[in-house]
Amino acid sequence: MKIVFLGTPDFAVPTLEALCKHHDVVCVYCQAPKEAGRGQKIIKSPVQVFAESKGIEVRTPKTLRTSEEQEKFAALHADISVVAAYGLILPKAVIEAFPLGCLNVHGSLLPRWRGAAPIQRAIEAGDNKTGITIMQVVEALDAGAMYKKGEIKIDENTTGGSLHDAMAELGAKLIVEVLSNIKNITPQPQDESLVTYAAKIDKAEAKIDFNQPAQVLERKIRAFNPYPGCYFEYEGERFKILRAKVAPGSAKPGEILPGEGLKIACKEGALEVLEIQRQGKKAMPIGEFLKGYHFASCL
RNA sequence: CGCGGGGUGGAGCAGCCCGGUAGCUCGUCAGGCUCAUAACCGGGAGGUCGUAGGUUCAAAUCCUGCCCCCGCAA
Repeated sequence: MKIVFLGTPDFAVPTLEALCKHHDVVCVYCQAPKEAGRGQKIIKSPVQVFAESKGIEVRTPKTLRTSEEQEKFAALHADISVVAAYGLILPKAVIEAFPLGCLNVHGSLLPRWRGAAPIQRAIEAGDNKTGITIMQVVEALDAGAMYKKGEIKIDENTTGGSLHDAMAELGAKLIVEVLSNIKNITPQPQDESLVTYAAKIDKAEAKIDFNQPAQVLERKIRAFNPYPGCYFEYEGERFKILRAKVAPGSAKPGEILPGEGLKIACKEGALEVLEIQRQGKKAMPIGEFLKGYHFASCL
């Protein structure tokens, strides 16, 4: 099939790669290169880098709302378009430009977790499974009928990063399966009564409040690892907690419990820090960190 | 030219501002204590202080270039 792909970050690359292997990707749309990282250098998106390495035409319009862009899109005369974490809302004219419409690779088991940050929100909420949904793109956000789902378990070792990577691979696999058989699949509508929304991650959420239960914090730490990373402040510095586990113990929230390692009292239970990163330093296991740094008895 | 922190025995850090004896916690080696120990005591080995220059009687420390790591912001 002739396919137009729309996607931008790492998450979208395995899908694009799989499409290239099985189909004819005629054009790739992604977000324009922008200033990013230390030094604010102009960085191309992972999708753009990959597409260019394959010699595929890349387009990076700022919006698809103009009739000019929509005409250029339609002129590609593909069979279908596939979108994965593109970053722009698609207008109707784009969604319906090709005979088979437009498919989306979404990182949750819809209708749960529509929206921007489904991967992290599933972990944070304590879900024991999540997955990928291949669905039709419609004008309403993530509301289209579903072609196929694939589940992924969430356990106590699942982090935002590990789940993201697993999702990206599963998404690539499922989109190929759906495309190979699309004319025989009747997409199922979403049950609107079960809809939840995954709000975009706000960095203010990353600051740890020890007045919350340890279990809630532990999940958030896992969900936000590696990005943006949960942290607390101590003596004007940020300390990211990259891994932690819930430990027994009770004290005033923020107090450090006596004993080996670093256990911080929360509203309910305590958080035993396993991996930490001081501002400007590398991440390290708590044991190594404590050889060179000592906290007072309370944060 | 977005802002900022850092590179010191095997690990993690202090020392740098105010140049002059290489420090701390841990590990490691052998020893001591102990019924015993990852506990305790005293001791030893192990470092071109990222790198290349400069200033100086003297540089981990001050100045400059370069390499590498990281936080913020995006």
